[in-house]
Order: sequence, then structure tokens, then C-alpha cells
Amino acid sequence: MKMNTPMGTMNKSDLKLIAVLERTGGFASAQELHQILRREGDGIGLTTVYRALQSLVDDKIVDLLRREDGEAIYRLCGDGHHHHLMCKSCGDTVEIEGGAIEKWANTMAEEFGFREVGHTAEIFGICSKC
Amino acid sequence: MKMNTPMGTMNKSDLKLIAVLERTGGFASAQELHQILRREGDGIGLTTVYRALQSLVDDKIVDLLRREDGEAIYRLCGDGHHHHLMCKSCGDTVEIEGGAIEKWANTMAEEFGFREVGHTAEIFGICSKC
DNA sequence: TTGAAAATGAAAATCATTTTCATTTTGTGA
DNA sequence: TCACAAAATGAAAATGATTTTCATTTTCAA
Repeated sequence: MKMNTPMGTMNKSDLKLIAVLERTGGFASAQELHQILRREGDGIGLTTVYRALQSLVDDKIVDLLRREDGEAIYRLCGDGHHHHLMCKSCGDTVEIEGGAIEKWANTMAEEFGFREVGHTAEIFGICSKC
Repeated sequence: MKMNTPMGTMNKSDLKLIAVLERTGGFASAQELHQILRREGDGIGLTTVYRALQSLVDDKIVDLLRREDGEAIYRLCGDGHHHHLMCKSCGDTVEIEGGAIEKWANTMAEEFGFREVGHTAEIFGICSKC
């Protein structure tokens, strides 16, 4: 059990959200996560769900992506930086290696004199099942 | 059942939006496009802007992407595919080539059996001026 | 035990986007 | 040219996710 996180604090709500995300194991929106917890008898409020997710994203414990309609969806991060391949149809996602992207981002940023560089890169399409 | 508007039958609003997108040449949200038109003296309504953009997206004349906050942003499809390097501080943006990304996206998608593949990739940091 | 800080949640506020609906514009056949 | 139906328009209301406000409860160290 982790006693201290390097960045930010971990409270009960954070842990609840992590637990649900672990259990469901995919992407889910804040609204969906809230419904799941409610259905299980937890009286947690929607506001708290949003706050917990926000803090988990800040601490890089969960990833935030977007559905096609713009709704935010969350998922536990594995260790290290990675990217996603998401099916537009069923929402299935695969975590993928992005070594080429890291290199590309750093090269470009350096070329234009940027510092404190980050990047986003996601691939989407239709998976073989759909 | 109504079919998508064929190239020949575009209405005034569609053309206005295309014109603005051509002129500004990058991404813009519906709200921004509306403001630009208003500023230029066009009394077009926000509803019409949304409707025109929707129909242009349906007709594959413009692309729809998402900002980090989930807001929809639009750009002409014809524009060569490129990516952006944006300053987190002043908002300055540089368009950059993404050949490496195209290759990466296609390779990954193929490996996992995805089709109709698209991708997003943006870099952000602090520019030299800031 | 106690008081301050952190956490919580209900309700209100925001904000992009969509829907409704009454009105205006446009195109077409007579 | 005229009449009229279909298409286009926009103001205002509705929607839905997310954020903010604020009063109350919980936690925790002194």
C-alpha cells in the first residue's frame, strides 16, 4: 500500500474511483462511474467523482481521453507513457508503444526552441470485430 | 431518406463558412467562426453556423477534431494533413510535418487489424519567447 | 478535546451544442 | 409575374456535461 504519492494527495474518493476503474477495466465517463458507484450503494456525489477524477488525472494515475461527442472518458494508466488505439465503433482500446512519437515530439520541439514539452497522440479506427 | 448534399447544392451559409475556414487556414471552433463572421458584419446566427458545419462535416468537406477541453474544432479537409506545436503560455502555434506519425499510426493500426484509421497528434510546451 | 484544514454534496452556474418553432427567403410551376 | 411549398434562418428554450459555490461534515494533529 502506497503511503505517499509524489504529487498530490490520495483520499477515499480517489481510492474508490481507482477501485471501480480497476474492476471495470476500460474507459468510462464520469457520469458512468458515478452511476456504477451509486448502483453499488455508495452515496458518493457527482461533484466528488469529478473532483477525484481530476486529481487522478493531475497525478497521472488515470488517462483522460474524449469520446467522439467530446465527453471525457477515463482509464487507469499503466506505468510509463503510452498511447491508445481506439475503436470508433465499440470503444475498445489497445495501449500501444509510442517510441517514434516521443522522438518526433522532442525533435520538433527542439527545432522550434520549445521547452517543457509534452504531447498527445491517439489513433482511432474500426477494429476487426466491428 | 435525404442524401448528403451533392457538391452542386451548397447554400450560402455553407459557402460563407468555407470562405472563413479558407481565409483563417487553421482550426476554429463554431463559436469562433461565428464571432469572426459577426465581426465582419455578417448577421449570421449561431444556429446556422452549427448547421452549416454539421452538413460540411457530413459531406466530408471539413474535418471535425476536439480541443483538449472537448470543444469541437473544424478545418477544411483539403488542407494537407499536419500537426501543431502549441505554446502553453502564449498560445502561439506552429504547423509541423508529421510524416513519422502517419507511418506510426498506419503501422500500429495494421498490427491490430484496424481499418478506416485516423489519428491526432499535438505537441505542446513553452516557446522561446515565453 | 478542539480548531483549522480538507473533503463532501446539493444546488446553481457555465458553456457548447441541439432542438423547437415561427418567420423569411428561394425556387418552381402555372 | 404570381402563388405557394420547400428550404433556410435565427431567437429562444432545452439539453447535457462539467464546474463553481457554499454550507456542512469529517479528519487530524496539537
